[in-house]
Amino acid sequence: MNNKVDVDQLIASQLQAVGQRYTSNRRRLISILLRSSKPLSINQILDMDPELAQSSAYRNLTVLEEAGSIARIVTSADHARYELAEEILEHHHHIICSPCGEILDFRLSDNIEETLEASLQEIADQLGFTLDTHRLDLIGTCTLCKDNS
Amino acid sequence: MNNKVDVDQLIASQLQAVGQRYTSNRRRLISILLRSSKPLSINQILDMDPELAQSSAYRNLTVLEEAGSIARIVTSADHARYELAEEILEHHHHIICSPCGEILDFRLSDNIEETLEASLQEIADQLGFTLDTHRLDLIGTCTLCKDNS
DNA sequence: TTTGAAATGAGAACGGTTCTCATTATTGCA
DNA sequence: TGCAATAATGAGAACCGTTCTCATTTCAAA
Repeated sequence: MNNKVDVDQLIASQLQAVGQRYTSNRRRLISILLRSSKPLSINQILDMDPELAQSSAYRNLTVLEEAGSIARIVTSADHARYELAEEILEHHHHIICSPCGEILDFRLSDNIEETLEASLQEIADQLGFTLDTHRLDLIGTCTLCKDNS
Repeated sequence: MNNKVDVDQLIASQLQAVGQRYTSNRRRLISILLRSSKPLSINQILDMDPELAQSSAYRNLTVLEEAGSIARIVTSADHARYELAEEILEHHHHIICSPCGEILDFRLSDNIEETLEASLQEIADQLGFTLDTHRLDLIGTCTLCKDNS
């Protein structure tokens, strides 16, 4: 799934499944996210491709989110951030710098992840919830912000 | 920490530490959160005490958050939700119903929580982050929303 | 090509939250 | 107690990230 062609084909079919086209603006958004190793805010996205109109970018990010191609990450920081969906990036978690809002991805070891997931499923069952996914975020301060304080 | 007097004393000292008073409006907010078993949105809070002014409630919730007495939970739902800080409620996690935004608290078993925390600390160290806390959310659909769909 | 439907982009509108400021309450001090 | 000085309050305005509107452009199918 790290092959750009495969990603494009997957996203094309995800969009098709919800009756949407894989237009050039949407390709540009995906291309930006594909080039980034971390979730991006709308401003970071627009900076990386100044041709993109803000309103269209927001609309297309929403379309891509509804298609299941990207994920929107909402934190207490000003802007939401966007990254490729887990179907493309593999399941992972986020470490968030609260001073600057920066987000990095990380993965748990397989056995801890599996133990955790089994436990979470059990809890959801007890509470009568149907589980879609889970989200594990570390909140702290990155090296850069630590140095600047 | 389930004793109201103890909670009041803790919060009074938390507020004092940041140069704030424990006023009657702030007591009312704490009282509402103390009576609730789950995180509340601003509207739920105002409904529970119609004497509260919205602007003051927001301001005081911010003050209480800065004092470390309450936590603000930001999700993709419209409104943020508020609950007593972990220092009062004990460490816990959230299960979120994405259709309706409702949030319930749950706890992991001690040994899973400890294993997880050790692993997270290791990851933060590797990435050069100073860790404040972590956040584990389950995303799904509650019984009520399931029935209504 | 044509033609109908979808996508685009500029700017307006929306809405949750924060800010302003005149008024009210509280604290420290004589 | 009384009196500043300072903080809290509340109504409404402002803010700003995001969504919506609508006239224009692009696209897909035949």
